[in-house]
Amino acid sequence: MPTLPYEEPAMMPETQFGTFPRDCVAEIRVRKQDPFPKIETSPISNPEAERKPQEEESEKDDDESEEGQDENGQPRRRGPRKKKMTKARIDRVKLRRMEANARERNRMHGLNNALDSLRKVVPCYSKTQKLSKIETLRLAKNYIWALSEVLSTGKRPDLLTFVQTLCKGLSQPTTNLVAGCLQLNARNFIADHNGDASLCGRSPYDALYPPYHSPDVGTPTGHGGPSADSSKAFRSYSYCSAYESFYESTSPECTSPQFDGPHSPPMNFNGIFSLKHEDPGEYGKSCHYGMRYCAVPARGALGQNSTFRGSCDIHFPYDIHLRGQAFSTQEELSTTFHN
DNA sequence: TAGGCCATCTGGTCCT
DNA sequence: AGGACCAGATGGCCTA
Repeated sequence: MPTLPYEEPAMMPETQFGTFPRDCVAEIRVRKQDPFPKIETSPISNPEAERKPQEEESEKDDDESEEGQDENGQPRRRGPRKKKMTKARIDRVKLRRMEANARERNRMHGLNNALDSLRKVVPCYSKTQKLSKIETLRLAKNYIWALSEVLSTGKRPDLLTFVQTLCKGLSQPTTNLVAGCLQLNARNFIADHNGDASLCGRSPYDALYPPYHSPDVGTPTGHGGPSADSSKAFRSYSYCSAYESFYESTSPECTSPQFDGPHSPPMNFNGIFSLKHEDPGEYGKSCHYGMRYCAVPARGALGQNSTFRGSCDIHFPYDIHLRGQAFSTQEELSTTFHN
Protein backbone atom coordinates (compact mmCIF):
# COMPACT_ATOMS: atom_id res chain seq x y z
CA MET A 1 0.00 0.00 0.00
CA PRO A 2 1.57 3.23 -1.02
CA THR A 3 2.26 5.62 1.70
CA LEU A 4 0.63 8.96 1.67
CA PRO A 5 2.35 12.26 1.47
CA TYR A 6 2.50 14.54 4.41
CA GLU A 7 -0.19 16.92 3.44
CA GLU A 8 -3.19 14.70 2.94
CA PRO A 9 -2.38 12.38 5.74
CA ALA A 10 -2.31 15.29 7.98
CA MET A 11 -5.90 14.24 8.08
CA MET A 12 -4.82 10.95 9.48
CA PRO A 13 -5.16 11.87 13.11
CA GLU A 14 -8.52 13.29 12.40
CA THR A 15 -9.59 10.11 10.79
CA GLN A 16 -8.48 8.20 13.76
CA PHE A 17 -10.30 10.48 16.03
CA GLY A 18 -13.67 10.55 14.58
CA THR A 19 -14.26 9.51 11.03
CA PHE A 20 -14.32 5.86 11.86
CA PRO A 21 -17.13 4.45 13.84
CA ARG A 22 -16.40 3.81 17.41
CA ASP A 23 -15.44 0.25 17.15
CA CYS A 24 -12.70 -1.39 19.07
CA VAL A 25 -10.08 -0.84 16.45
CA ALA A 26 -10.80 2.78 16.26
CA GLU A 27 -10.60 3.15 19.97
CA ILE A 28 -7.33 1.35 20.15
CA ARG A 29 -5.94 3.56 17.45
CA VAL A 30 -7.17 6.65 19.15
CA ARG A 31 -5.35 5.64 22.25
CA LYS A 32 -2.17 4.78 20.43
CA GLN A 33 -2.18 7.85 18.30
CA ASP A 34 -2.33 10.26 21.14
CA PRO A 35 0.92 12.04 20.36
CA PHE A 36 -0.24 13.42 17.06
CA PRO A 37 -3.60 14.72 18.11
CA LYS A 38 -2.20 16.26 21.22
CA ILE A 39 0.40 18.01 19.24
CA GLU A 40 -2.28 19.30 17.01
CA THR A 41 -4.21 20.69 19.87
CA SER A 42 -1.21 22.37 21.29
CA PRO A 43 -1.26 25.27 18.83
CA ILE A 44 -4.73 26.07 20.01
CA SER A 45 -3.30 27.01 23.31
CA ASN A 46 -0.78 29.03 21.45
CA PRO A 47 -2.56 32.11 20.14
CA GLU A 48 0.23 33.04 17.82
CA ALA A 49 0.26 29.77 16.07
CA GLU A 50 -3.46 29.67 15.81
CA ARG A 51 -4.35 33.18 14.84
CA LYS A 52 -1.80 33.65 12.18
CA PRO A 53 -2.88 30.74 10.03
CA GLN A 54 -6.47 31.74 10.34
CA GLU A 55 -5.74 35.09 8.92
CA GLU A 56 -3.55 34.13 6.07
CA GLU A 57 -4.45 30.55 5.65
CA SER A 58 -5.12 28.82 2.42
CA GLU A 59 -8.46 27.88 1.04
CA LYS A 60 -7.90 24.47 2.43
CA ASP A 61 -8.33 25.62 5.92
CA ASP A 62 -11.19 27.77 4.88
CA ASP A 63 -12.92 24.79 3.45
CA GLU A 64 -12.35 22.89 6.59
CA SER A 65 -13.68 25.65 8.69
CA GLU A 66 -16.76 25.70 6.58
CA GLU A 67 -17.41 22.05 6.97
CA GLY A 68 -19.22 22.45 10.19
CA GLN A 69 -21.05 25.58 9.24
CA ASP A 70 -23.73 23.96 7.20
CA GLU A 71 -24.14 27.32 5.60
CA ASN A 72 -25.40 25.96 2.32
CA GLY A 73 -28.09 23.95 3.88
CA GLN A 74 -26.08 20.83 3.33
CA PRO A 75 -26.22 18.34 6.12
CA ARG A 76 -23.26 18.61 8.37
CA ARG A 77 -20.78 15.81 8.13
CA ARG A 78 -21.24 13.11 10.63
CA GLY A 79 -18.81 12.43 13.32
CA PRO A 80 -16.86 14.73 15.45
CA ARG A 81 -15.83 17.88 13.87
CA LYS A 82 -12.45 17.75 12.30
CA LYS A 83 -9.75 19.77 13.80
CA LYS A 84 -8.36 22.46 11.68
CA MET A 85 -5.18 21.71 9.89
CA THR A 86 -3.62 25.06 10.16
CA LYS A 87 -0.42 25.83 8.40
CA ALA A 88 1.40 25.80 11.67
CA ARG A 89 -0.02 22.43 12.45
CA ILE A 90 0.91 21.06 9.08
CA ASP A 91 4.37 22.43 9.43
CA ARG A 92 4.62 20.90 12.83
CA VAL A 93 3.60 17.51 11.51
CA LYS A 94 6.05 17.83 8.67
CA LEU A 95 8.81 18.80 11.03
CA ARG A 96 8.15 15.91 13.33
CA ARG A 97 8.03 13.54 10.41
CA MET A 98 11.33 14.84 9.12
CA GLU A 99 12.89 14.50 12.52
CA ALA A 100 11.60 10.99 12.82
CA ASN A 101 12.97 10.18 9.39
CA ALA A 102 16.35 11.54 10.35
CA ARG A 103 16.37 9.50 13.53
CA GLU A 104 15.39 6.44 11.61
CA ARG A 105 18.14 7.05 9.10
CA ASN A 106 20.68 7.43 11.87
CA ARG A 107 19.39 4.34 13.53
CA MET A 108 19.76 2.34 10.34
CA HIS A 109 23.20 3.81 9.76
CA GLY A 110 24.18 2.68 13.22
CA LEU A 111 22.83 -0.73 12.45
CA ASN A 112 24.78 -0.83 9.22
CA ASN A 113 27.93 0.30 10.97
CA ALA A 114 27.49 -2.52 13.41
CA LEU A 115 27.06 -4.88 10.52
CA ASP A 116 30.22 -3.55 8.93
CA SER A 117 32.04 -4.16 12.17
CA LEU A 118 30.66 -7.64 12.18
CA ARG A 119 31.83 -8.17 8.61
CA LYS A 120 35.33 -7.32 9.69
CA VAL A 121 35.49 -9.94 12.37
CA VAL A 122 33.98 -12.84 10.54
CA PRO A 123 36.43 -14.92 8.53
CA CYS A 124 35.67 -13.50 5.12
CA TYR A 125 36.11 -9.81 4.87
CA SER A 126 36.51 -7.88 1.70
CA LYS A 127 35.90 -4.26 1.05
CA THR A 128 35.27 -4.96 -2.58
CA GLN A 129 32.94 -7.86 -2.16
CA LYS A 130 30.88 -7.21 0.89
CA LEU A 131 28.75 -9.92 2.31
CA SER A 132 25.11 -9.10 2.33
CA LYS A 133 23.47 -8.37 5.62
CA ILE A 134 21.76 -11.69 5.89
CA GLU A 135 24.87 -13.58 4.88
CA THR A 136 26.93 -11.65 7.36
CA LEU A 137 24.58 -12.59 10.14
CA ARG A 138 24.50 -16.22 9.07
CA LEU A 139 28.24 -16.44 8.78
CA ALA A 140 28.68 -14.75 12.13
CA LYS A 141 26.33 -17.20 13.73
CA ASN A 142 28.20 -20.10 12.18
CA TYR A 143 31.49 -18.59 13.19
CA ILE A 144 30.44 -18.28 16.79
CA TRP A 145 29.17 -21.78 16.65
CA ALA A 146 32.42 -23.07 15.24
CA LEU A 147 34.50 -21.17 17.75
CA SER A 148 32.33 -22.51 20.49
CA GLU A 149 33.25 -25.95 19.33
CA VAL A 150 36.91 -25.05 19.49
CA LEU A 151 36.46 -23.81 23.01
CA SER A 152 34.46 -26.76 24.13
CA THR A 153 36.89 -29.33 22.79
CA GLY A 154 40.07 -27.42 23.44
CA LYS A 155 41.62 -29.24 20.59
CA ARG A 156 43.07 -28.24 17.34
CA PRO A 157 40.08 -28.04 15.10
CA ASP A 158 39.32 -30.05 12.08
CA LEU A 159 39.60 -27.47 9.37
CA LEU A 160 37.16 -29.15 7.10
CA THR A 161 34.55 -29.39 9.78
CA PHE A 162 35.27 -25.84 10.71
CA VAL A 163 34.63 -24.70 7.18
CA GLN A 164 31.57 -26.84 6.90
CA THR A 165 30.20 -25.26 10.01
CA LEU A 166 30.97 -21.82 8.70
CA CYS A 167 29.12 -22.46 5.50
CA LYS A 168 25.97 -23.93 6.87
CA GLY A 169 22.97 -22.18 5.42
CA LEU A 170 25.03 -19.81 3.35
CA SER A 171 24.33 -19.17 -0.27
CA GLN A 172 26.54 -20.74 -2.86
CA PRO A 173 28.43 -17.54 -3.65
CA THR A 174 29.14 -16.98 0.00
CA THR A 175 30.11 -20.59 0.40
CA ASN A 176 32.54 -20.14 -2.45
CA LEU A 177 33.81 -17.02 -0.80
CA VAL A 178 34.41 -18.79 2.46
CA ALA A 179 36.04 -21.64 0.65
CA GLY A 180 38.24 -19.14 -1.09
CA CYS A 181 39.03 -17.50 2.16
CA LEU A 182 40.09 -20.74 3.63
CA GLN A 183 41.97 -21.65 0.51
CA LEU A 184 40.07 -24.79 -0.15
CA ASN A 185 39.71 -26.32 -3.50
CA ALA A 186 36.22 -25.37 -4.52
CA ARG A 187 35.87 -28.55 -6.50
CA ASN A 188 36.18 -30.44 -3.30
CA PHE A 189 34.02 -28.18 -1.34
CA ILE A 190 30.46 -27.75 -2.29
CA ALA A 191 27.30 -27.44 -0.42
CA ASP A 192 24.25 -29.52 -0.72
CA HIS A 193 20.89 -27.96 -0.96
CA ASN A 194 20.60 -27.91 2.78
CA GLY A 195 23.58 -25.69 2.96
CA ASP A 196 25.74 -28.36 4.48
CA ALA A 197 29.17 -28.24 3.06
CA SER A 198 30.38 -31.45 1.60
CA LEU A 199 33.47 -32.90 0.15
CA CYS A 200 33.43 -34.46 -3.21
CA GLY A 201 35.86 -35.05 -5.98
CA ARG A 202 39.39 -36.15 -5.49
CA SER A 203 42.21 -34.60 -3.68
CA PRO A 204 45.08 -35.78 -1.59
CA TYR A 205 42.66 -35.43 1.21
CA ASP A 206 40.49 -38.02 -0.41
CA ALA A 207 43.38 -40.38 -0.59
CA LEU A 208 43.59 -40.40 3.13
CA TYR A 209 40.01 -40.22 4.11
CA PRO A 210 36.84 -41.23 2.43
CA PRO A 211 35.22 -38.16 1.07
CA TYR A 212 32.22 -36.96 2.90
CA HIS A 213 29.27 -36.95 0.61
CA SER A 214 25.99 -35.46 1.26
CA PRO A 215 23.45 -37.96 0.11
CA ASP A 216 21.86 -35.30 -1.94
CA VAL A 217 24.54 -33.24 -3.50
CA GLY A 218 23.16 -30.86 -6.00
CA THR A 219 23.35 -27.38 -7.25
CA PRO A 220 22.32 -25.12 -4.49
CA THR A 221 19.77 -22.51 -5.01
CA GLY A 222 20.02 -18.91 -4.24
CA HIS A 223 21.70 -16.01 -5.97
CA GLY A 224 21.80 -18.04 -9.10
CA GLY A 225 25.26 -18.84 -7.98
CA PRO A 226 27.61 -21.10 -9.78
CA SER A 227 27.28 -24.78 -9.32
CA ALA A 228 30.10 -26.93 -8.18
CA ASP A 229 31.17 -27.45 -11.74
CA SER A 230 31.21 -23.85 -12.49
CA SER A 231 33.23 -22.86 -9.52
CA LYS A 232 36.38 -22.85 -11.53
CA ALA A 233 37.35 -19.57 -10.18
CA PHE A 234 39.22 -21.34 -7.50
CA ARG A 235 42.36 -22.99 -8.44
CA SER A 236 42.73 -26.60 -7.89
CA TYR A 237 45.33 -27.41 -5.37
CA SER A 238 45.76 -29.73 -2.53
CA TYR A 239 43.99 -28.83 0.62
CA CYS A 240 46.66 -30.53 2.68
CA SER A 241 49.56 -28.97 0.92
CA ALA A 242 47.91 -25.64 1.08
CA TYR A 243 47.27 -26.06 4.72
CA GLU A 244 50.76 -27.20 5.42
CA SER A 245 52.48 -24.57 3.40
CA PHE A 246 50.25 -21.94 4.78
CA TYR A 247 50.63 -22.88 8.38
CA GLU A 248 54.09 -24.29 8.12
CA SER A 249 52.87 -27.36 9.81
CA THR A 250 51.22 -30.57 8.97
CA SER A 251 47.58 -30.52 8.28
CA PRO A 252 45.71 -32.13 11.07
CA GLU A 253 43.49 -33.77 8.53
CA CYS A 254 46.49 -35.30 6.87
CA THR A 255 47.77 -36.72 10.07
CA SER A 256 44.80 -37.33 12.18
CA PRO A 257 43.75 -40.91 12.24
CA GLN A 258 40.21 -40.43 11.29
CA PHE A 259 37.82 -38.07 9.72
CA ASP A 260 34.77 -37.94 11.84
CA GLY A 261 32.67 -36.06 9.41
CA PRO A 262 30.59 -33.08 10.14
CA HIS A 263 28.92 -32.73 13.41
CA SER A 264 27.03 -30.10 15.18
CA PRO A 265 29.03 -28.20 17.69
CA PRO A 266 27.33 -26.95 20.77
CA MET A 267 25.75 -23.59 20.60
CA ASN A 268 28.01 -22.21 23.21
CA PHE A 269 30.69 -23.00 25.64
CA ASN A 270 29.39 -23.80 29.07
CA GLY A 271 26.28 -22.00 28.12
CA ILE A 272 28.08 -18.72 27.73
CA PHE A 273 30.14 -17.45 24.91
CA SER A 274 31.77 -14.16 25.45
CA LEU A 275 34.53 -12.76 23.38
CA LYS A 276 36.02 -9.54 24.50
CA HIS A 277 36.65 -7.37 21.53
CA GLU A 278 39.34 -4.96 20.89
CA ASP A 279 38.44 -1.74 19.36
CA PRO A 280 37.99 -2.42 15.67
CA GLY A 281 40.64 0.10 14.93
CA GLU A 282 43.12 -1.98 16.85
CA TYR A 283 42.74 -4.97 14.65
CA GLY A 284 45.18 -3.78 12.12
CA LYS A 285 47.85 -3.19 14.67
CA SER A 286 47.83 -6.44 16.41
CA CYS A 287 46.93 -8.93 13.79
CA HIS A 288 49.67 -11.12 12.52
CA TYR A 289 47.72 -14.10 11.47
CA GLY A 290 47.78 -15.59 8.09
CA MET A 291 44.37 -16.70 7.07
CA ARG A 292 42.42 -13.80 5.92
CA TYR A 293 40.44 -12.88 2.92
CA CYS A 294 42.19 -10.06 1.17
CA ALA A 295 40.12 -9.89 -1.97
CA VAL A 296 42.90 -11.56 -3.84
CA PRO A 297 42.46 -14.61 -5.98
CA ALA A 298 43.11 -17.93 -4.48
CA ARG A 299 46.77 -18.64 -4.57
CA GLY A 300 48.17 -21.87 -5.62
CA ALA A 301 51.46 -21.38 -3.95
CA LEU A 302 50.60 -20.62 -0.44
CA GLY A 303 54.06 -21.21 0.71
CA GLN A 304 54.88 -17.65 -0.14
CA ASN A 305 52.36 -16.35 2.22
CA SER A 306 54.20 -13.34 3.41
CA THR A 307 51.93 -11.09 1.44
CA PHE A 308 49.03 -12.41 3.36
CA ARG A 309 50.61 -11.84 6.66
CA GLY A 310 51.77 -8.36 6.10
CA SER A 311 48.45 -6.87 5.21
CA CYS A 312 46.36 -8.49 7.80
CA ASP A 313 43.94 -6.23 9.52
CA ILE A 314 41.60 -8.47 11.37
CA HIS A 315 41.74 -11.16 13.91
CA PHE A 316 41.18 -14.66 12.88
CA PRO A 317 41.01 -16.70 16.00
CA TYR A 318 40.88 -19.89 14.05
CA ASP A 319 44.30 -19.09 12.77
CA ILE A 320 45.41 -18.21 16.22
CA HIS A 321 44.60 -21.68 17.20
CA LEU A 322 46.12 -23.31 14.21
CA ARG A 323 49.40 -21.53 14.39
CA GLY A 324 50.13 -22.47 17.89
CA GLN A 325 50.22 -25.89 19.29
CA ALA A 326 47.09 -27.33 20.69
CA PHE A 327 46.03 -25.39 23.67
CA SER A 328 46.63 -27.32 26.76
CA THR A 329 43.81 -25.89 28.77
CA GLN A 330 40.62 -24.09 28.26
CA GLU A 331 41.99 -21.20 30.26
CA GLU A 332 44.88 -20.79 27.91
CA LEU A 333 42.56 -20.77 25.01
CA SER A 334 40.28 -18.28 26.60
CA THR A 335 43.20 -16.10 27.51
CA THR A 336 44.34 -16.08 23.95
CA PHE A 337 40.93 -15.15 22.66
CA HIS A 338 40.54 -12.47 25.25
CA ASN A 339 43.84 -10.91 24.47
C1' DT B 1 14.48 -8.24 -17.71
C1' DA B 2 13.83 -10.54 -13.38
C1' DG B 3 15.48 -11.01 -8.97
C1' DG B 4 18.34 -9.70 -5.05
C1' DC B 5 19.92 -6.22 -2.11
C1' DC B 6 19.67 -1.88 -0.15
C1' DA B 7 18.23 2.85 1.55
C1' DT B 8 14.58 5.50 2.76
C1' DC B 9 9.99 6.84 4.12
C1' DT B 10 6.16 5.87 6.81
C1' DG B 11 2.76 4.50 10.30
C1' DG B 12 2.05 1.55 14.19
C1' DT B 13 3.47 0.00 18.65
C1' DC B 14 5.99 -0.05 22.83
C1' DC B 15 8.69 1.98 26.41
C1' DT B 16 10.44 5.53 29.48
C1' DA C 1 5.16 13.27 25.06
C1' DG C 2 8.63 11.75 22.57
C1' DG C 3 11.95 8.47 21.13
C1' DA C 4 13.12 3.67 19.82
C1' DC C 5 11.93 -0.14 17.38
C1' DC C 6 9.67 -2.60 13.85
C1' DA C 7 7.74 -3.97 9.47
C1' DG C 8 5.65 -2.78 5.02
C1' DA C 9 6.07 -0.16 0.80
C1' DT C 10 8.71 1.80 -2.71
C1' DG C 11 12.25 2.89 -5.88
C1' DG C 12 17.13 2.62 -7.30
C1' DC C 13 21.11 -0.07 -8.41
C1' DC C 14 23.39 -4.13 -9.83
C1' DT C 15 24.00 -8.63 -11.88
C1' DA C 16 23.05 -12.94 -14.22
